[in-house]
Amino acid sequence: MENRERIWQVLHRIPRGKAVSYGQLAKLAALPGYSRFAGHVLKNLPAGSRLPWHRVVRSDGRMAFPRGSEQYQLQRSRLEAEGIKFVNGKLSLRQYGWYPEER
DNA sequence: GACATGACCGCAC
DNA sequence: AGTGCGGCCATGT
Repeated sequence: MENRERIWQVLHRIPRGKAVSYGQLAKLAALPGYSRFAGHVLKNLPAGSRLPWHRVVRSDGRMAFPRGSEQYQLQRSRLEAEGIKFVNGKLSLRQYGWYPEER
């Protein structure tokens, strides 16, 4: 199967209220080091796909989009709607991170 | 094939 | 705490 499909699969099973970094997403898809590629995949998701792309943020807890942009607002509102709180424009992956193999 | 470009990451300053 | 740099992988020119 193609690498992008592996990304889609993992993305699809990220629970509500949880989030992962691009690097984690790639790693969970058995593609360590493919963080940059993960971003590429999210950028070109099939039109109309129902995948929770908003649950993916950068490793430092900030979002990939510039503050104030449309996408930024959309992603943030969706995350907050799931109970995720932002502090100084960033969320705590330590608190909301999804790590299936741990805990 | 050589560069440039990204929804990135980690670590060094 | 912010910035820079090298490394990373697929795509586009």
